[in-house]
Amino acid sequence: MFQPVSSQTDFPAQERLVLAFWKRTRAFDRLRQLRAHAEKQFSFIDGPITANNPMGVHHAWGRTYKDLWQRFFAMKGYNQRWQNGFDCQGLWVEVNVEKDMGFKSKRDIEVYGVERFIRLCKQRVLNSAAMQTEQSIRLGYWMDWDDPDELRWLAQKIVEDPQQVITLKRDGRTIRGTVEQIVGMLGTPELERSYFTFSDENNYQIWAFLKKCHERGWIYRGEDVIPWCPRCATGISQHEIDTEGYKDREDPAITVRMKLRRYDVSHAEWVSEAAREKFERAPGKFLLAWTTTPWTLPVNVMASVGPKLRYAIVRQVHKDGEVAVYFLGAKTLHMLRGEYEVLGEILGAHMVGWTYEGLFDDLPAVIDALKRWEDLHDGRPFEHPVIAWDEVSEEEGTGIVHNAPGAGPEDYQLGKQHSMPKIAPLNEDGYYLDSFGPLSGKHAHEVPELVESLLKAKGYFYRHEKYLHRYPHCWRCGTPLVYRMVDEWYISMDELRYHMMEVAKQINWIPPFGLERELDWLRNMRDWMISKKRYWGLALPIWEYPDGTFEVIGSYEELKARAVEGWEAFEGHTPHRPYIDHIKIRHPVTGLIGRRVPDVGNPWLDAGIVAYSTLRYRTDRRYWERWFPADFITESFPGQFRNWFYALIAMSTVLEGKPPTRTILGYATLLDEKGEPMHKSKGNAIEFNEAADKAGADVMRWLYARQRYDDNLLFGYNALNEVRRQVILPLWNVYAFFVTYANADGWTPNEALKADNAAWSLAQHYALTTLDRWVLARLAETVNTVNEHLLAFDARPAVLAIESFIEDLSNWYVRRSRERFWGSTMTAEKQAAYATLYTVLTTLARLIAPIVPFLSEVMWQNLIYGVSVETAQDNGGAFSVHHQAYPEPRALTEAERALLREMALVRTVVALGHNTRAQSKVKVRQPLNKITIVANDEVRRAVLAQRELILDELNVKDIEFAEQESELVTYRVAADARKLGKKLGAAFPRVRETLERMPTSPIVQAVRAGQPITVDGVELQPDEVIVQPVPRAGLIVAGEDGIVVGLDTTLTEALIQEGLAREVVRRINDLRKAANLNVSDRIETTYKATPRLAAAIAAFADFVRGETLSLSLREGEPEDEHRTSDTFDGETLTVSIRKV
RNA sequence: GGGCGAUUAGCUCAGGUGGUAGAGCGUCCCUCUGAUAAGGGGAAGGUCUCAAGUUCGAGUCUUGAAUCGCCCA
Repeated sequence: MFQPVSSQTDFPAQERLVLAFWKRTRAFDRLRQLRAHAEKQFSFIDGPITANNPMGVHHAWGRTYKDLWQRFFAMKGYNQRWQNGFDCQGLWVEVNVEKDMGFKSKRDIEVYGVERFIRLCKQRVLNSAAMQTEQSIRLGYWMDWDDPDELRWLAQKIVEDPQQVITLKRDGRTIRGTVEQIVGMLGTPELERSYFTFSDENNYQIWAFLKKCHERGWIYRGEDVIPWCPRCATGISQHEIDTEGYKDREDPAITVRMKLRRYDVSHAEWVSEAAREKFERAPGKFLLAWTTTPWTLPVNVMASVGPKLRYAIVRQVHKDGEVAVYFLGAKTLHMLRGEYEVLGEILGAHMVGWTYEGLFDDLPAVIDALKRWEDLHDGRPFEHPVIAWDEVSEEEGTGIVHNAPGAGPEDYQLGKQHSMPKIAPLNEDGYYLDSFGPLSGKHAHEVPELVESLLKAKGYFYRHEKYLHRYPHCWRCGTPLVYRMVDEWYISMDELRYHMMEVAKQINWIPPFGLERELDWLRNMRDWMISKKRYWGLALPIWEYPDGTFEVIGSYEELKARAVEGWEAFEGHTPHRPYIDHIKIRHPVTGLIGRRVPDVGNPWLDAGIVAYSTLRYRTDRRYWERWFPADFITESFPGQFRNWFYALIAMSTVLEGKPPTRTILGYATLLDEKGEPMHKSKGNAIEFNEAADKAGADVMRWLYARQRYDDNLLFGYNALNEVRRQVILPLWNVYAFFVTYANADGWTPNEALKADNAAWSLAQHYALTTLDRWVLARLAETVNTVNEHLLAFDARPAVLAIESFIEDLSNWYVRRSRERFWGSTMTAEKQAAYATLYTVLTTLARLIAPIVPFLSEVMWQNLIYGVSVETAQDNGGAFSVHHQAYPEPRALTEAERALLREMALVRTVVALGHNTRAQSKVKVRQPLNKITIVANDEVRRAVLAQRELILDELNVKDIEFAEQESELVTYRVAADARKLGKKLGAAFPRVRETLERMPTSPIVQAVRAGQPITVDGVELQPDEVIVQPVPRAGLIVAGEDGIVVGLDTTLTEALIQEGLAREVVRRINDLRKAANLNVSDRIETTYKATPRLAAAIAAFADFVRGETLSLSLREGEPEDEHRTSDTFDGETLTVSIRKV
């Protein structure tokens, strides 16, 4: 017996029962044991999820793929590592801890204490990891998970007292250490389970990588002007800002007038001689320059013009009577305020070399900088020059750009080219340094008014306005960035990028455009900035000496050997700040003492190293060789070309020159149902927990798995509901149908049927019908398709094939087989039906297991062990569906292929038959005499083979074939454009028109006879003409693809009586249902009917009794209980039933 | 500013090598029903973004434009 299955199941609740079953039976551990010694292995490396917040539905998308292929290969018999990863270090964790603590700046962290701050970061990571672990388990993701409670316990301990000694148990082993040490060992061979990128091993492996880079001379300290977050007080790398940094912002834009000192207008073209004289007479001549970053004006050094642009020379008389002449782009005259007169024009190239009065040459910092420049240039006085810059445009501003090489990245490069002084105005919090006069101590974003008033006082101000533009913001805290000149650490890409491109080409990128994207990034990327002036992260293993030289330390052991100071303070701690900062080393030659640079590392180093660190590259090289490279990795595409994929490839290229993985699967972005990004603040975000509770993880997983990789996924409850209704419910209904009838019949599977390969020998043991053989062939076909595509990491076609099979199973096999299951005695045919459907369901359960692990498990436990998942137990060995072997592909026989074709034709005929029924308005319950079919020989053979099925489906008594020339159809003759268009060329339209006007009969006859016909003097071969039957108008017919079906709607008294009898049956069965009778309960039936109806019941009494399981059917006064009365087709019926 | 992609039914999308437009969802109508939170049949709905070109024939090929993505400056 099977456990009864309700068609009204709460799927999310059922999933929780499955989770409990897996937990109490340790089903995942059993799977690992079963595959532990497998020859074949599948190496998946998890891209670490940021352990900072709860998991989102977008994470669940990728995690579905990860679980799907791990389960698939496990069922295929592959051994695996099953290691999840958490990304732990970096600014995002710091920012959230700061938020929790109410910190406003780095100073707050210093005051609070770096050591305690780091503890809070670790705590946050461990707590987030615990939550994400629970959510992943809820998704059905099988991994070697940590116990979430243990993680939370460690989180608690790490803030309480990291030096407390604790013990953890693993498989009977005891691991002992301080809390800090234990946390630093998470994911290593001792503790196993999820890896954490803050582990000692991960950090030291990065050290080894950086050391190797240094040995090749690729690590350098560079000065550059970079985007800088004044709140986080750190540089934001190019990788980060490009991804999601830009937001609209309204800024004050200021136009300044720079007073010319030296100029030469000999190349100018004047409007008139008078204009030229006006120019000469004007007391002040100015360049107009426009900027949206007024805070950079105090460190202005030069101005640039487009050498190919034309500049207007205009004269204005201001309200105070001042007469001034301005130079500005000829297309930017709208920037002027008030009336003006154009005096002439001059080419930008002819302005190069002019000089102007510095805007803030009186500030101490500027005086100092210019003095230093003069000292370096033999005492030559500095003059602010006009230079040429091709990037200058007239689209915004005045066509003249003010340049501050200490405060803008392009300006910095220009300044370098022209050997200009570079003046950096801001400290790391975004405030002006001392020696900036009235500006000192003011924040960059609060000085526009002050700058404006200072400019006014000097006579350099022209106008201001508000300006809306895209401005870079900190991707973590949202603060508008500034540009700051700083020293950062870089890995040079000059040489590495080409090696990386070679490595990237060896990887199978899905979808294929991934490779192009990655190569594009590699071609264009600048050197890799690896430093961040923060606290929580990889301690960069760079020690600097007072003379500016530096060394990179490659390991714990090397550091210990080189340490001359501070080792006691560090020993026993993880390699993080502040302990690591105590260590000093001595230069072997100069004897100078080196200190560690205070910077921490770019977090993508942490994630990029995992193909080495988690595979024990440093500690167990044979293990690494076994599992490297990965067979498969997958993450969302956006961002990863420059982040994880990039870092993985970079580090693997440096360490081994090999690809870290064979296949990279990338997928697009998850959006809401309207196609908009999900944001908590917008209220359109769906929490993972909420979706899992409402829709169920299986439904979510199906939606994810059927998504096209390169399309954005529009995620929402409508989409989920569609999956549930179209896939999950039909499958569940078939399963429920099977269980209900098998139980009613007391049918149970024998051991051979339970065995995996039973499907292929069924025919030898059971009297299979055509329909049975058909559904088994469809199943085999589906198994083949699914295997093929899953092996190629292409989930969608596999999922669609299963959907199509479920549709066929539900709407054809089961629907057409129902009556076989209804029969009251166990016939051989019925045995065959059970055996077939049982085999289909057990095979299907295994086939869909990687996609919907819960549903498949529920079916499996009941179908194999006859238990509900609530009470299911460890039955020894491979007790879970996920322990089974995946259904293997096999070649279909010729007979099977023919059967599939035949059934497809039959279904077309049936669809057409339903169509004629609908047109005729004669409902299907009313039997009719016959249908007439016009079709070719192949269709005729198919129809004859499936004659009974068609009769029953369409409720007709007979099928008749009409001759081709019949009253049902006429013919349409058309030219085959594909063939004749090429052959006839320009003559084709004329021939076609003539052909279609000719009488059809002779042409049809000729084509049938295989004879050529002549049209317009052109001889056409039979295969160049298309003959299509067309239903004759006025008849009830339906046609498609050369098949035409006509319906004979003549009603005889016998047919009418039969139709009435069916109406009676339906009403009695409605009563049975209303009375909550079991499908096998027998009843006694009493009825009263109008005479014509009574005659019909009498004539079809056996039929009525059989269909309603009535032991007796008698005319009389119906009883009060279970009674109904109804009028139909002009007849009235009152009927009652009673359970026997 | 450069590169790539897209633009087809109300919505989401299919449409090798040119031959007279399809699916799912939604809407409406009909129908079946002991799988019933299902099932079946049908209808309406499209100047295939626009323009020019090649061709007997263009959703499909070429060029240009517009709009929208993504990537890079």
